Amino acid sequence: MATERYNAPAREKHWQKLWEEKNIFSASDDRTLPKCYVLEMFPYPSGRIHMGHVRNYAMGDVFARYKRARGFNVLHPMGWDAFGMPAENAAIERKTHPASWTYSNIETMKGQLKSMGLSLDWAREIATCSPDYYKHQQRLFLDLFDKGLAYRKSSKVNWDPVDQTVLANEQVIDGRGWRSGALVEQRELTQWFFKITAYSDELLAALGGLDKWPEKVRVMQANWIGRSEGMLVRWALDKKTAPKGFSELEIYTTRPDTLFGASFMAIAPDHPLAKAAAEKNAELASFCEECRRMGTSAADVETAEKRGFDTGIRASHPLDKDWLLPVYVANFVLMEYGTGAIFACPSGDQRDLDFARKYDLPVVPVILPPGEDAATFEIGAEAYDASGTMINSRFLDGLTTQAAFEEVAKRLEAAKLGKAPVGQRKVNYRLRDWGISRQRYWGCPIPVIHCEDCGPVPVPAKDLPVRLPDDATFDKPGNPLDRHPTWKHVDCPTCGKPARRETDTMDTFVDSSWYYTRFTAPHADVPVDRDAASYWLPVDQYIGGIEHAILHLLYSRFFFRAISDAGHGVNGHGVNEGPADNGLREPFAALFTQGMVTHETYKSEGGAWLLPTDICFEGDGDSRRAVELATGRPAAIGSIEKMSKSKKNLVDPDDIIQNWGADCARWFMLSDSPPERDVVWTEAGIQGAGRFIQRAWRVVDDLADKAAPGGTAKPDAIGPEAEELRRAAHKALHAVAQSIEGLRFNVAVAQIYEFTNSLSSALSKTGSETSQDMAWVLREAGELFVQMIGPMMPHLAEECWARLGYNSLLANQPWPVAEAALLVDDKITIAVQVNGKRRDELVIARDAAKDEIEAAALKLESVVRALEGRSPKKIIVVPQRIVNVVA
RNA sequence: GCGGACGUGGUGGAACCGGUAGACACACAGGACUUAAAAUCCUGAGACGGCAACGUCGUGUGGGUUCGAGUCCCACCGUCCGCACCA
Repeated sequence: MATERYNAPAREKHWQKLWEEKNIFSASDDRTLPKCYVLEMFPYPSGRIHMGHVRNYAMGDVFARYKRARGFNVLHPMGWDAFGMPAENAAIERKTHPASWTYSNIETMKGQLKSMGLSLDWAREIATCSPDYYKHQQRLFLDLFDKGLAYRKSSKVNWDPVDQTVLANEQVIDGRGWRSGALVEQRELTQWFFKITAYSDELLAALGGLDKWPEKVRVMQANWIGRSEGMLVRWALDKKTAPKGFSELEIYTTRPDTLFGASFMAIAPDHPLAKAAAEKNAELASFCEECRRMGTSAADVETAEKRGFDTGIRASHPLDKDWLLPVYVANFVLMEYGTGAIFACPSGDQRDLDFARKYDLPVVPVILPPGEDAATFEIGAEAYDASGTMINSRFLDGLTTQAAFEEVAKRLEAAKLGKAPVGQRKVNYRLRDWGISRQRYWGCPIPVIHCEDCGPVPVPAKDLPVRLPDDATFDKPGNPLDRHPTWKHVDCPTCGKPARRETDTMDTFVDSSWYYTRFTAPHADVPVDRDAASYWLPVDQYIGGIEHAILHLLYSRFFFRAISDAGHGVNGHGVNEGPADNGLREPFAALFTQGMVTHETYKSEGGAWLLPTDICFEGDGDSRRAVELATGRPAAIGSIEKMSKSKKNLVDPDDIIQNWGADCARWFMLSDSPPERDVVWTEAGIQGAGRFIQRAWRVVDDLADKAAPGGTAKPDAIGPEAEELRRAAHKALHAVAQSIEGLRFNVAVAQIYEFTNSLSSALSKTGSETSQDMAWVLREAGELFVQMIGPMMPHLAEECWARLGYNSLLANQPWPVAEAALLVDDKITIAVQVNGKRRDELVIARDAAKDEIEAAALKLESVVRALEGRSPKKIIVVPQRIVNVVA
């Protein structure tokens, strides 16, 4: 029969309609079934999907479809991270409402996702901007508030002057807002915080159990939490020099062992002692002011000189009260870390050393590096911060650094003189509480009412949700909720007096910190349906971008624990449970971070960025040149970069899907590059994928004519050629399954290519008269082939399945079982080496004995030649692997 | 500065637990089919030498362990990413 080209775009619509009609991708409520929860990070509805989404969702879909075929009850939902700044910016620029902008984007993007043929359960769709969602989030907030896990405090915050809102520490990258890129300013504001620091220890310790998370992400989170073990040490202040009311200075150190190397004290410019001292010292006051003005960006910090100012205050050494040290205000000491005060040991810390050299302060070496002589050892330009033997340290001399730490700790702890302990062991974290107040409209309202008499009062549960007013205005900068004429004016729920609504909304990262839980019962009238969540959670495979390594993933790990402890706990079923057996603690059992989609960049002669669709190419290979279509002038081909609007190196998934089909886009995104690495989008790549689709179709089309009808009994005898094809099919099936399990999609693709080669070469050897055994094997191999491509190219697979004569949907077929006997060969090829160099290979029975292999190897002509008459000293035989003749 | 990852043909990459390096694909070259093109099919190819059989070299560099190293260990070079005045 004449082979027609497979018309992907047309046929894909057909199959998508059928899947939807039969509703086959909805997760079952039957909780006796083995479950698998597959989740890709839900998108922000920015307007249109981009290639990064295609890659992310293609991967998740392969996994979900595969697991479904393997008999799991799969939950594979999709939703929208729908609150956020761009909606408000659009409202300002285009005079639309954030809600209508957002919902219209959702509509568009949902259509695009549907055109990808994803096996999603759309009945569970959620949008975080819907009151149906955020009312539950408000309830969670109130439960956290009740437990003291949400609280208000005044503090210095990161203020983004462009977005006109506060940012969390995690959202400041290199001193700039993560979204706006504006230089962040410091402001003192009263804000709502989540007490993530209450979980520092647990969040850190539990990283060790996340063995299906990338090492990189675990390390990044561990560094972010930043645990250090040290001591709080109290230094008495010299009465004569200290300001009134200050009798001691508490410092934090991780190196109490170096206490005898102390040469000065340093405090942050915002330290209360510094402020007190500055009151009577104008010069000091202006120095502190200067420090505050100094930028906190990476570049500023890098270049900033270590500077200090002697306050005149003297502190007495905790191990020798007659030893007085000067107290400096120093620009490198941070109020936010530890106690905002340090003791400096210049010989053991580079910063302290630089400072000491500058201000001519003593540098006393206290640690002798291994192999150095105490008589000659000196500190030059570099401090020594590693371990060694204690010197110049009185009673510590001769001890190791570790022993000295313990000795000092013991002495300080024992010296509990007076009211307060002088020394105390302390674990310190870099992690700080999560500031969630945002001075924006398009976010989840914080359900609190401020009353002059009663303070912050929770909105009663019956009054939830606190809805955003529809009639806000966006024509002026600042918070539309705050300037709304009526919205914030309410009566106090407790005393009834006129009061004021909280006008801040929650950070949108709160929305995404529990959406995965909501998916398990998206219509429940409580935030978390315990039964549903206990069945479905944890997420078995989470897939998303590395950019969320800290932000979203750390927040989610915290928030899940916090709401669990606030009464929304989930059964752990013995997995990932907390220390006190208090249910599930980790929401994501396995995490996969996929790489970015990149593309060449192009510039016109004038230096403007050009879209790939604005240019055409002349020549190929090394002589390939780009020409700007509009002008006919040559265009410059630039570096390969992440696809972005600013560099215009975008390829629109819609164009690709319409021209090539979703399967083609999916297949290309899955081929070649390992999923965790960046992939370069190329025209050649998409063409290659398109070619393969046609080839696969031709193979199945041809095969369908030659294969035995479905249901034909297996012939008694199968000839060697048919047997070979059978083996290839079952091996490929097994290998593809293994690769998908390991999310090694590029390898699975290669294995499918390889099997396609076997299949088409077997077909080309088969004439019009197909032998009975070959016909039967062709059917089997054809079916397996279609099964293999099913998770990756589901539409084409359905088309092929139908071509093989089936009326059923392939998507409903179970994954076939590979026959174990076909996976191992009777005869295998092993390499033969002489002195470690490969000289030949040997085909021998798989279970051949060692001496049999040895004898066969020694008989090989190439081995005899390589031995050059020498007799073997030793022969290493590893059955099924290798023979190495050592002469 | 600290931490992490990576380095394999012209290109993307494969190689399970230390056992035939370069699977598979892209690009390239030659051939078949065609009036022609496209599409498709076949063939070739790590480098160097050789008509060939074959030989030598070869996984960033230098060393080491081993019968055997892309894989393990040490040092160095390079690229990418994260954090960064954290006491």
